[in-house]
Amino acid sequence: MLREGGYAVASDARVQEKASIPDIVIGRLPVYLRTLRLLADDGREVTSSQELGEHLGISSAQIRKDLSHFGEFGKQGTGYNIDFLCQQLQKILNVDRIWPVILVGAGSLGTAIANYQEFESSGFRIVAVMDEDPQKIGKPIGQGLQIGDFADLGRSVADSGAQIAVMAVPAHAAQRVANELVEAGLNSILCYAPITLSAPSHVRVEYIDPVVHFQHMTYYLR
Amino acid sequence: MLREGGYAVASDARVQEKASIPDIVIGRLPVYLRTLRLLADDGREVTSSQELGEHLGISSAQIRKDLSHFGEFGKQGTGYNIDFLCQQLQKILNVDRIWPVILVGAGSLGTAIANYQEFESSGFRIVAVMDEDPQKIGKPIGQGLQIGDFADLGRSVADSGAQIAVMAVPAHAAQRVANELVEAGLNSILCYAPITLSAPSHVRVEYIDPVVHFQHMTYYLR
DNA sequence: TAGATTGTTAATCGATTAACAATC
DNA sequence: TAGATTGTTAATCGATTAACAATC
Repeated sequence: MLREGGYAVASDARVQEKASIPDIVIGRLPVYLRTLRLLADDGREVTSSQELGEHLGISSAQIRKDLSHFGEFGKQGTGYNIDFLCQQLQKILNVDRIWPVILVGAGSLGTAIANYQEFESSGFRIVAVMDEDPQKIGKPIGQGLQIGDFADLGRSVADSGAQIAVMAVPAHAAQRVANELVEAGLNSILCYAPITLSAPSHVRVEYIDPVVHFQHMTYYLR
Repeated sequence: MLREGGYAVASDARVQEKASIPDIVIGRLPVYLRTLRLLADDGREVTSSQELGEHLGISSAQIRKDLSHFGEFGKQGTGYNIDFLCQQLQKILNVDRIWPVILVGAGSLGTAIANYQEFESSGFRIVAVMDEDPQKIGKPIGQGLQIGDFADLGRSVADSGAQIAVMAVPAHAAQRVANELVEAGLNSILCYAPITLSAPSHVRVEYIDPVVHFQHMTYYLR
């Protein structure tokens, strides 16, 4: 299966219970969660599959069906308690905790990612930023971090227990960096480089490439 | 239809001829193109659906089927000429030209986007960067650009003929900014803010949100 | 009670794949 | 010619939707 910015190589070991839930359903849950939290911020307490569907441009049936894979979270006649459903989705997605993330690449994009304040509230914390450039190593970045030497990746992984990496490196370096990440034991990679990586099947790779989105859009333009 | 970073509200007017080609197929073409160009950079001249499929982790049948919507680009027994197929895909995607793009938001992420060198070779040029912050307006950014006042959006659109915008603004400002973009006549928006925008159906919106990818990945983690 | 909305079923719709004749 | 690979068909597989009984 190919996904990009939404495409990613899927397929990996799952626990029995989860084996049958389609990956495409899992992919929508974070969007549901994000929307519910915005509603909660608005002071809303209850919503319905219809309201959610209208917000997201999808059918209410799809939302109910998606949620039904995991349990019964609503009340007939009333809808869903927003806080409760957020909590449930966070549990399902395993973001009822904070995951350490290692960022590779301290260029302009890496710096932007390191500066981004909202990861923490979503379940993620960037615990290390690494680069190969001796000019950059040692410099401060993000919230009280210092750029580390990519050669010390193994130590960073061991110290942090990170399973997830973000790659903000040039395309020509990406496969080599990815190999090192896999070697170091990471199993989840979010790749901003415009290249499809080769990785063992136990490693999940997802991609973010604005060009893919632009080119998708221009198909419909004149 | 919901897509994110791969999800996006689809559905819009298309010319007759294209009406029947699934959007999901269009979404894969940029990835094919990207891969073919990497092969070309490697000095390769010919490839096959099987080789491409192995690179991308998808079936050769899917690649052949996808391409068959647009014509016959290969030779039995030989495969595809890489340069030729690149050219064809560029035509199909309408990136055999340069599209002007307006970037809104000159924060850390906006700056990274403005600095990105590779848009031009993919069919895009950032022609204006706009922000509301008087502290930022007038400052240089990207390749010889100056941050413009978002209030002058209308003029920028008129001057450049841009149809595409990228939003790198905080979530709380995103809907307001999007409204202005639509008002100014833009019809394609790539949104980095973690929020699903409301927009008229003639406006195509796609999203990039790393948190959505992270949370998708953590579902499979322990 | 009347109205609203869930969770679920079955039908529909659409996408992917396997297979193969055509042919380079 | 023999081997390889395309483009296409038909079958399979999977996802979405409409509809509705259950029930708050």
